[in-house]
Amino acid sequence: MWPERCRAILVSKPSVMVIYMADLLVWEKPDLNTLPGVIKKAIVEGRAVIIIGECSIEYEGRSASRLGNGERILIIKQDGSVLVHRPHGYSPVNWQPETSVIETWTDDEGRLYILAVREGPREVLSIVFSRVDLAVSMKLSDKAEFIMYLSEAEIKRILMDNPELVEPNLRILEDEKKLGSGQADIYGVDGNGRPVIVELKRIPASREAVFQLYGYVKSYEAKYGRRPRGILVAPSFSPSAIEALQRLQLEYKLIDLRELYRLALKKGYRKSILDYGRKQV
Amino acid sequence: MWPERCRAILVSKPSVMVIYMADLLVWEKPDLNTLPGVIKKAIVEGRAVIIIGECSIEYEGRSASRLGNGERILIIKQDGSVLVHRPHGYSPVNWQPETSVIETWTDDEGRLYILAVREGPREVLSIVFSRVDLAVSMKLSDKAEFIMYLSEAEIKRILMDNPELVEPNLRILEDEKKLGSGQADIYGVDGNGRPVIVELKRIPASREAVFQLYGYVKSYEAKYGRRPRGILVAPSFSPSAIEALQRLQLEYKLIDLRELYRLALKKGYRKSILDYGRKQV
DNA sequence: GCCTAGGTCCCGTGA
DNA sequence: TCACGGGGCCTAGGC
Repeated sequence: MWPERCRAILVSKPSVMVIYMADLLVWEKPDLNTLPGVIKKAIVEGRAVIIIGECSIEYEGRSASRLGNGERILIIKQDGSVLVHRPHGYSPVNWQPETSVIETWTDDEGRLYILAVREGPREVLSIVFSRVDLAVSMKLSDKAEFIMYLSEAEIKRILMDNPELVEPNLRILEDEKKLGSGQADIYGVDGNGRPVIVELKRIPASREAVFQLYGYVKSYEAKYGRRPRGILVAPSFSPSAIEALQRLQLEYKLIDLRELYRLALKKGYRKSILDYGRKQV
Repeated sequence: MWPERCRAILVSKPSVMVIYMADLLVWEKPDLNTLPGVIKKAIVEGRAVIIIGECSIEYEGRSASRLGNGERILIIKQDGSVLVHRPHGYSPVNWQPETSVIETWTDDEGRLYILAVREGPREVLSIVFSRVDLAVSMKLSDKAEFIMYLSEAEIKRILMDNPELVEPNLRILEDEKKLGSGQADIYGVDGNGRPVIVELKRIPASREAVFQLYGYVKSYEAKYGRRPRGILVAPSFSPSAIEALQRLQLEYKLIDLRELYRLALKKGYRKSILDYGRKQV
């Protein structure tokens, strides 16, 4: 194997290959004809590839798009995900999610073609590089667990453990109760024995959330012959949400996430929440 | 300025800086202490930065997350967008959309800190590199226009020019008719003079789309005192969508996008569609 | 700033 | 495979 951090001239100048770790290779100003081999080898070996250079792009699939020449960053990940980034913005201008099949070759004029193909539905992403300034191939090792706090699931857990935060005397009966083709976040009964369906949002609730709740209420009614109360629980509500709630005779309840967490902590709520609380201090 | 493609040892080995174009700089195994300067300079000069190495990440904002050590790809774009990619998948594990404020420094132990802060709501992304294998700084030039075909807007244009594709004798009166707080895709009258509201989807229609249409129908009714017909136009419909359509007394119409384009082409539809047709040949 | 709606949304989950 | 719903969704357009 190559020694660590060694440098080696691979092809003719100015194409230079640099190896300084067993798992990171760098080509500066590579001859484009060498890149199909580099990319294929990388894919076979489960390595990711980054290519920086000038390319044009076409996409056809669920939609279709064209993009003329420009300097961009291409990432081909170990699972075949493909991303092409322009100089600005969060979103890739073109992409292919994982499970793509990658094909690559060069034409007579020395341009580098990279095709990422996906099936079901068939989608083809075609990238043509006319110039490559830098190519990197690497095997990334990343086993860390990603922990997310404050997700809707976590908030729901708190509310289920503390139903009085939604309403006094509310008794939770079911989590993710299936109703029709979807499922209601929380299902229970109020102090008067009337069924209650709760739809929870961790972000401002829009009209869509109201309709979602309404769908569950209607499904319940159709199934059990009894109209349940429907309560939308969210940190805020858009005007159209309020309007729809009233029109559809549904209720809503404001929650303050911050307060929710304080209360959860005071009650000795354990696990991930605690970590979050510690961070807050 | 540096000559093109020259190489220059910048700090002590094994930290090597390579310059081969005025607008692409590469550091291999850089001393982490040099990177805050590199990053700051890049930001000031409107350059993008890619860093490959081992890092841990924390995020707090609309949600909160933690991720332990692992090898990842960090991209800081010219507009301050930040992306951190793990070895797999389309989505960055952590990110910050544009307009972030970037802070960077190293601590006593030589670890590299990169903080991306956003306001409204306040969100903080903290990335700590314990090892960097490669850093790249570049100024990407990309002026090309991105052309998208088959968008909902484009399909709508075709339907508005060919309303008989939705229904014979349909007469279009308004595009994006404002109703309540939203707007209906298409508004017109049928052969019997009854108002028609059309909701268009270019992807399989779900229950959500039905509720969207229902909202427009109800808004119209509230405003004009007359219940309009509501037609959901889409390439397919989910079972729950069909159920909701029937329950809410709304109609639906299947469209075949491919056929739509053929027809549009035959009728001499110009502009972007034509290009798309040419590609299809 | 908020609200609305599209997106090649992606992604996990469950049937 | 499809359907359903969450997401730090992002992004564009209006107001």
